Amino acid sequence: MTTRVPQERRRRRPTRSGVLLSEDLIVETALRLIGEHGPEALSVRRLGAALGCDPTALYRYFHDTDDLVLAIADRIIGDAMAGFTAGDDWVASLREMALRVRAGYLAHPRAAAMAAHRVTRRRNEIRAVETGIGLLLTAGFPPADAARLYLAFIDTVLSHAATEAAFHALPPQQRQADHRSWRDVYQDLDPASYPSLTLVRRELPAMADSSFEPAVDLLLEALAARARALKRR
Amino acid sequence: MTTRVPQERRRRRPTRSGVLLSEDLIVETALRLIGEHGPEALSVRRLGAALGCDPTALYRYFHDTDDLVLAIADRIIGDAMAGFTAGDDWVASLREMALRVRAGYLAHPRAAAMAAHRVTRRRNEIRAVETGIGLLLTAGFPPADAARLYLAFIDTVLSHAATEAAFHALPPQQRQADHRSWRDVYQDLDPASYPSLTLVRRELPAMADSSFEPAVDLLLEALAARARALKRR
DNA sequence: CGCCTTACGTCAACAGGGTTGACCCAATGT
DNA sequence: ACATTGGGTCAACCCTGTTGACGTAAGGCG
Repeated sequence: MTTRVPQERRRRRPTRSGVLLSEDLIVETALRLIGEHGPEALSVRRLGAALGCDPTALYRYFHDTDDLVLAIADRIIGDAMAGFTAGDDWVASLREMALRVRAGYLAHPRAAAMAAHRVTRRRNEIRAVETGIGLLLTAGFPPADAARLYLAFIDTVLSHAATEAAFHALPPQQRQADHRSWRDVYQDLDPASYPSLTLVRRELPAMADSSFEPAVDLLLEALAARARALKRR
Repeated sequence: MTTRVPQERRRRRPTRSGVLLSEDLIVETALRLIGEHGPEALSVRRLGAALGCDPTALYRYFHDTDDLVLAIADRIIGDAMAGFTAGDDWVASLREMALRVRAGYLAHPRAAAMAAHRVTRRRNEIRAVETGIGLLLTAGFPPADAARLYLAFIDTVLSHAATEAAFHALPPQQRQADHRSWRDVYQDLDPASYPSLTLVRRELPAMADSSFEPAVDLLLEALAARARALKRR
């Protein structure tokens, strides 16, 4: 039966190949595996092989693979937010949070692509939510607004980061083809049918660039405007 | 060997149960299957059973399941944008585009979650880009801004929709666990360590709600503000 | 110091997944 | 009417996650 992981693990038995298993070691090995051989390389059996233990030993540490994926996600969040402290400027702080999360995802693109849209319920995520909502509260938003607006903000950041990560996780061949298509496909369109595209034709190659920062900045602009409106009243 | 599907399919042999297979029929059946029996009901074997044919017959029409998924995605995009025309109000029009894309994704979450991070440079997408950039041009943005801002807008919409779809594509068990966690895990936290979360405690169950519309509205607010700033100059 | 409990690593097995190659029938163009 | 071949079928392969039984050795305790 799957057992809930206790706070302290006592009985440590070396595996057949002499390795001492631990939650951390498993997560790290999983990240390495995904990073080296792609997201589809993460399977219970392969992870067991990489760890030098029987695949089913993992079920002593995680209820199922979903539990493991959540642990991986939380590790990424933790690494990204390590050492971050909110400053006086709430807009700048939220911006840095966004950039950190994005950097964390891009550091493990393939792992992020598979874990990005989950609620981990774990320590690092909870701390990040605490920090983010705290920033919106200092901005003057009432609790209900702070919660809802933080959700809108962080979901946008996470979604964008996940999309970017997924793109970076593509094989280079496909990624380059994606880049080229903005140049090629949109090159010779009928001006009568596509007047607007023809007008901005010269700007289209820039569409291959990331829209992460422009989108975050737009969001922060809107939040700042709403905060100002609150204070005027 | 898997063969590329030709433009016209000639030899039509009725299946053992008398059904005449076709690319369209397979795509439609797949969508129906997902809609009726949940996202995880889409498998080659189940699809074969639903069609009344041998599962491997599908490989005469699609190279692999990925190919099938892309065909499904193309259908979703077409359905979502069918009949849409931009109106006079550019903000309202962009908003409707966003809601349509999202509705299309949510109608077929599993398929959307699988194909969301891919780019299909096909006619429907090109027309959507034409429409969107056209709207920003009528808003008064110069071409370079229109292109960049449209990218920020549509990437946010697509990323959000993909995230929502991915969530809906989760097995019900995990989905419910994600929902519950906002109530359970975040409810009894140490007030000293998590003061902000404690303050907004009563609002947290709402975090399970979608942030799609709040996020889109924030973006549109920022865009409208920038457009106004342009006109003042 | 040595017993007892039990955590946990191991093993075998099952159900379900995608995909392939061989087989063969019948729909089609000539 | 015949030869061609598209395409439906079948058996098989290897992958996957997960479970239950089993036994060994680690650690607490007398």
